[in-house]
Amino acid sequence: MPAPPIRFIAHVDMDAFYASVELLRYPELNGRAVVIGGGRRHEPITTTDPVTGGTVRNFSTLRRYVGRGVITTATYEARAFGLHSAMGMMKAAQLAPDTILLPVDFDAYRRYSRLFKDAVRAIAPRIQDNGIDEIYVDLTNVHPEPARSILQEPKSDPWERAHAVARAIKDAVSAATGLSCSIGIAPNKLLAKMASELDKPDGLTLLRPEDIERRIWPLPAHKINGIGPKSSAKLETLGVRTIAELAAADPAWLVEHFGRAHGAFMHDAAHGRDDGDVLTKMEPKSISRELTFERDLSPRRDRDELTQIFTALCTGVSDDLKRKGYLGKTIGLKLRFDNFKTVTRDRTLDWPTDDPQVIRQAAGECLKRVPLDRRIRLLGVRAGALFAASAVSAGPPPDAADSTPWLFDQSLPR
DNA sequence: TCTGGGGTCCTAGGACCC
DNA sequence: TCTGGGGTCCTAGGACCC
Repeated sequence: MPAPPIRFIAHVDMDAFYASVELLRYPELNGRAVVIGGGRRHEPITTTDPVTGGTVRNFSTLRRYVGRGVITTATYEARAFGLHSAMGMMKAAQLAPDTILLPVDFDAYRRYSRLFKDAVRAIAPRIQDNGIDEIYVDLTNVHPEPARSILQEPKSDPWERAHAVARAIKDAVSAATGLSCSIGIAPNKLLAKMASELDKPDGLTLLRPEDIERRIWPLPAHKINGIGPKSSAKLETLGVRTIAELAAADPAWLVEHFGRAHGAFMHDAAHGRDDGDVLTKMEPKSISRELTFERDLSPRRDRDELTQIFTALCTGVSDDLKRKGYLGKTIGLKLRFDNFKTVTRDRTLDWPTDDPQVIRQAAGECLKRVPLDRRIRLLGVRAGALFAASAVSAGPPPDAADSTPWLFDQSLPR
């Protein structure tokens, strides 16, 4: 079999995305330690300066924060204090109480997300969404704008060509949003993602196969996308710290300790191998809503409040299904108790639905199968086994003999 | 000072079918 | 009578990602 031609994949990652969007709105916070997170109670309060008549904004700080929120994004100045995303804000307040706290504004981030993705798409149309603030871009057959000056030679080296396209992407993103991004270019998504991390923020990094040993192998194993805290802790107890050490490990030994898929993945990843395509369209697999309460609720004493929240979550899932045009055949319930133990229950229906009452009924059946002997901190409702609403008839036929929904187009995802 | 909300993928056992 | 083997679906839990 002939070797597949080399691909040029870019990973475009917006720098400190949520925080950077907020700084566009509040430029006076540039250079300050700022974190985004928590509820709506932390909007800055705008007043008028009695002397100058100018507008003065009063920002909340972490100092007086009380609650269960976590940081979603920290500016680089805040990161210097050890603050980072997913850190509890109570803990962050201990470390850096004077850090400015801003509430999340997902609508704004979604707007900027669309702007930056559209700007990239205009240059390179084959992009894969990877969350609100990052994408993979296939640059393999993308050429830079024709040279504007006769002094500029057309690029013959494909790496130089990809570099020029990435440069154009950075400029276009900046022009469209006023925000900076970091781009990594490599022969596959795995390496492109790692490359984009290497020179953050505002980086542009080429990672050729021959660079892997020098730039990737010295990194700790958890820098590989897919090796998280559990795997990296286990690797460490097995004497594997760096990606180089992981690459040197016997693949059979990795499979023995981490299972077939994960063990094989680790070995391939350490060698920079990944043949995953840039997926330009992806169907959702599940749609869910969940809520962590401000205080743990007792199943008995707070029954009414829990019931109300439960119903609202089901309505929310129903709304999301309808808005996105899907029906779910499996309804799931998620409970987290005060000791952080999490349980889930599923119920597969005979017919996919987006009806809030059907969802509520199915989730209620799931709830009956959970022993409620502790206080509850989180409740969640999920719809899985999604069908495109357009492909499923409006309801079960009255004499539905089996449980297979009628699909107008049987090729759609089940 | 306990740890958000929205997702994806994998594993493993049991049911059920051929 | 001592028991197979593959495939798919369902369920529960867990790791991981942004």
